[in-house]
Amino acid sequence: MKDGPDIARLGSLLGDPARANILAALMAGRALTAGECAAEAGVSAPTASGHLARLVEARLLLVEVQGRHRYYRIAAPDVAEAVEAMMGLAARVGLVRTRPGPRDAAMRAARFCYDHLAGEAATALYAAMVENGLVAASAEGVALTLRGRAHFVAEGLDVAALEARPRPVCRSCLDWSERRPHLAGSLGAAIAQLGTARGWFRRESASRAVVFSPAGRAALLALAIPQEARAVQRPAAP
Amino acid sequence: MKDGPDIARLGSLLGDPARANILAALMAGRALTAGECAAEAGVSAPTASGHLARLVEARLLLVEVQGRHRYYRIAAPDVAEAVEAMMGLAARVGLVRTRPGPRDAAMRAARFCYDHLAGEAATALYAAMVENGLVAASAEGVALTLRGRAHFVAEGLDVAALEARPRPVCRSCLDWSERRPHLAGSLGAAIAQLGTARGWFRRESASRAVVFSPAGRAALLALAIPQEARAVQRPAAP
DNA sequence: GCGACGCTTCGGACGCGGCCGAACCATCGC
DNA sequence: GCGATGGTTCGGCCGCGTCCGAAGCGTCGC
Repeated sequence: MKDGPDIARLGSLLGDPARANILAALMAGRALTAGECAAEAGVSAPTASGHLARLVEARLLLVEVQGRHRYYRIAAPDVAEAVEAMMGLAARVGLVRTRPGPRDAAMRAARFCYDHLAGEAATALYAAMVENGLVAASAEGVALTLRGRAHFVAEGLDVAALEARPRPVCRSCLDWSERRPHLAGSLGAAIAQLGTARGWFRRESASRAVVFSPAGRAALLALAIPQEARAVQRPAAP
Repeated sequence: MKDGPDIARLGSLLGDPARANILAALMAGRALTAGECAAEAGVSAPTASGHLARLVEARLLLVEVQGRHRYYRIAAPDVAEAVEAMMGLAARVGLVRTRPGPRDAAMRAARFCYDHLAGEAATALYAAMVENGLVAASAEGVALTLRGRAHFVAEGLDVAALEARPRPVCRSCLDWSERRPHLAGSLGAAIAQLGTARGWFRRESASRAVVFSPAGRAALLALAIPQEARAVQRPAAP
């Protein structure tokens, strides 16, 4: 045989649709009960239980017992990273599931992707941010512009704190439902936090779906409008 | 079902030992004939042929016909990245093959991992950089210290340019042969470029292996020694 | 040309692994 | 305590996918 890590064992672990569904559901970062995992994966409870046990044994997942519930979650960031890498690759080479229909309309509209926003609202926000010169997308990746930096500082974000962390401030993340990029990185996470704190939206309990408040969606999208332009637009609005 | 990329298809593609062996063999960057792939994978020619066809159809591999030979190679860098991510994860969670012997000594000593250095020399460099306070490793990740920043500027690296790019400057990347981290990120790439430009080492043609010049290895490792300490050490050397 | 070689396609056998129903165990509410 | 609920273990069924031998197709050497 060969030296090196047993990529095949890991691959076959991720290669089962039921397990992949479970992993994808847990990618949102929150813990799910065994029953919820079974529902996500579309298999019976016993089947899901077996899969979960294998994933835990492989140290990809962690269990936390709470009363008669068992909460499963991704064991470590590098697990999420590897799954994310595979998702990106799968999307690029065109390995997309056959029925990409809107299983859950709310999920397609807006959801959490790990710690930042995804879905239609998020891709629209990203496009508007690029359009308005707040972030610059290049072949290298995506970066905050000087204009964008000043804008988000004025919006109350501690951009300097974000820049001090090793995590990239801006990253584009391919949206699976939209097939267009949305904003990830620490800025993406900060925006998700900001919107939650200001009551624009909240996370649907035990799900990744995002529920907007009446004015929340507009408030979020307005984040992509620079102050000077907004001063002009505001009086124009009804 | 769900929306999103078909991570399960991709996973099951990588989840077969024969295919994983082929991928791992091709990770070295050079193209292999179908027969060589079969030998690497330890299966018969017909079996390997089937696997190769599936990998090509999934766009993970490319074929190049040359006379009566067929050369297969990794289709794109992101395929290698995903495989590398899986190798790192598999190594961390302890999924290692039974016989981890050094199949290719040169590859274990030093190689390119995407655009930065990996292998024994790279992990030693990383350890020394942490030891000497040039980079700081924390739970959050790894970051360049003020001291390290000044050091690399003095070494001739345009650190400000690296910081301006969206890509993280420092990232730790788990080395699959060493099981210890080495430096990735734009700084890791810049160091690899620097060493190549200064003739410390060069990339083995059509492979990921690194060939050091006579004094190259020492010169590379000296990069982790801060200037003030080096002034003391130099006269002490023979 | 003809054989040798490299590779692929075809057909059939085998085995691993996923799946569920039923039974079993643990915890919660009352 | 007692049912109800959530989760896991067991047993058996079934199907997909891997594997190889044999045969077919193309290319190279002489």
